Amino acid sequence: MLKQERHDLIMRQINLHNRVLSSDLVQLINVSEDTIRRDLQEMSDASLLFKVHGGALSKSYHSIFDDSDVYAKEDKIVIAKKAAKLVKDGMVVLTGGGTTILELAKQLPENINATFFTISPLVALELAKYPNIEVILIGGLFSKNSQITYGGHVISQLYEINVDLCLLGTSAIDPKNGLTDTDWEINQLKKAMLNCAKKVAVLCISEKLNTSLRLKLTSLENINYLITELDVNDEKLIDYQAKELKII
Amino acid sequence: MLKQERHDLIMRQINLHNRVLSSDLVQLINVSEDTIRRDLQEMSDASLLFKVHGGALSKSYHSIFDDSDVYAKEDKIVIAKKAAKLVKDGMVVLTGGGTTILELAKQLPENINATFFTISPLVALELAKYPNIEVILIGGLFSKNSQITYGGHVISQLYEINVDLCLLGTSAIDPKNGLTDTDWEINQLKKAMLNCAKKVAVLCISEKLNTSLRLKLTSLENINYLITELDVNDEKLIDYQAKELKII
DNA sequence: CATTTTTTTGCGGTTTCTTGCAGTTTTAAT
DNA sequence: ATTAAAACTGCAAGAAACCGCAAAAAAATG
Repeated sequence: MLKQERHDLIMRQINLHNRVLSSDLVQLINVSEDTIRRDLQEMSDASLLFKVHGGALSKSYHSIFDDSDVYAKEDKIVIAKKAAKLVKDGMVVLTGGGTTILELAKQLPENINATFFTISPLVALELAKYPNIEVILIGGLFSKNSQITYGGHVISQLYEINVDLCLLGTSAIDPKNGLTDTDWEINQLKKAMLNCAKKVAVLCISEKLNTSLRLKLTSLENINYLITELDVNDEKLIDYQAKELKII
Repeated sequence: MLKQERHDLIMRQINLHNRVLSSDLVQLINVSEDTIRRDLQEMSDASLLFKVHGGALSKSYHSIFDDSDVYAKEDKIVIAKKAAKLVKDGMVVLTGGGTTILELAKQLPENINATFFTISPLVALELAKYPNIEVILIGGLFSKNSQITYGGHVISQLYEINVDLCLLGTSAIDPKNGLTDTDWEINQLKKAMLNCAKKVAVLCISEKLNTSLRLKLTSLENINYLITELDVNDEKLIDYQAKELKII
């Protein structure tokens, strides 16, 4: 293999995963560690990537969206990792938007084999980095605020699909009122999403527990998993026991 | 074997495999290493290929990766600014993907009032920053390589819309062959895009002038604007005069 | 047709590039 | 502090590139 080809391959890996391990490259390309190290050194000199101990990082990792100021990022990563375990090989999954879901899209296992429908372009871009995920972006009007597609066109497309699992962020959750929201359009959309999924998982930072908003989306009985950053036995979650609801 | 025959053979190898090793060519053509080296040197000078230690790589293969880290950014900004002037208040516009189009999305006038259909999530995110642009993201399968939606679902949605202007990047353009491409799916998609637009503008860095690929998209007569970073009177553009085509 | 001119090609010698190895130092995590 | 993994350093062998030259081939010329 020519050096340039190696470099291209490495760039592809980096564009795909935002990072590479030297050891993985050694296996993948089947050359010595030294060669990989020198490759990374050269590419780093040409500022094509950031070289770090053990591998390299994408330079453009700081994507379009500066996610450094994402609120409660650490908590969201914990939630995302838990949620990632729900996604099994062969599944068809539907996701909403939001920073928690976006984090989930980054935390999936490298080689997972699945089909993802999503209404969030950002999530689509993130999912596209996995070699074995098929991504279908549901199109329609694009909301400047929530950065998702919405409107009648989206909803009518949702009626045509049928998924194993729907992963949803939430604005507010409460034992009595269930999931609630403020925006009527988005609420309609989420109802349609729930409607086409066999199972529903709600990702929610503990801060949003015991809050309610004006519009009711659905009650707790209709969701199957509630995922927070808290320990499963945390007392804050006691009130959320429900027949079909598994707390993770 | 004549020199030109050797060159043709080398080009065929490169088009076929995207790469070629000097040592293979020596065996294949049965000439000395020096001859091969000199051949590759000449072809590299004529920028028909990329010469690297040990062989040569296809130029197009290489530029795929260059595009990802915004190759020729300055030129693309010039093109984008010219193209931005085509978009008037009240228009309904359809755009493709690619770095040039993305740059265009950044160069529009602040308060422009328009409706944009797009197959590129990245472009959608960029357009969403304008307060008075309505963005409609056309959904479907998401292509990991070109970062756009594609496939039958996208095409059938394109049949249902009708736009004033279609803004398209291009892989290759040539006076005789018109616009050409390598990917059949993407080509079908672009045909559908042309089909639903009253006017078509092609954005193209001069480097891609006089290049052809395997699949024909359309001939020059069917496009209305050709936008490059060159001066309108540049001699490289002389061959592109066509009845309906305005060079910008 | 003969001869001159130009181009092309292969060869020998030299230089540069690439890669893996061995030994040492640095890093990061416990 | 200990320890294992990774990074660095220098080196050497093999491969490829380069340079100048001269033979061979092709083209041009009178």
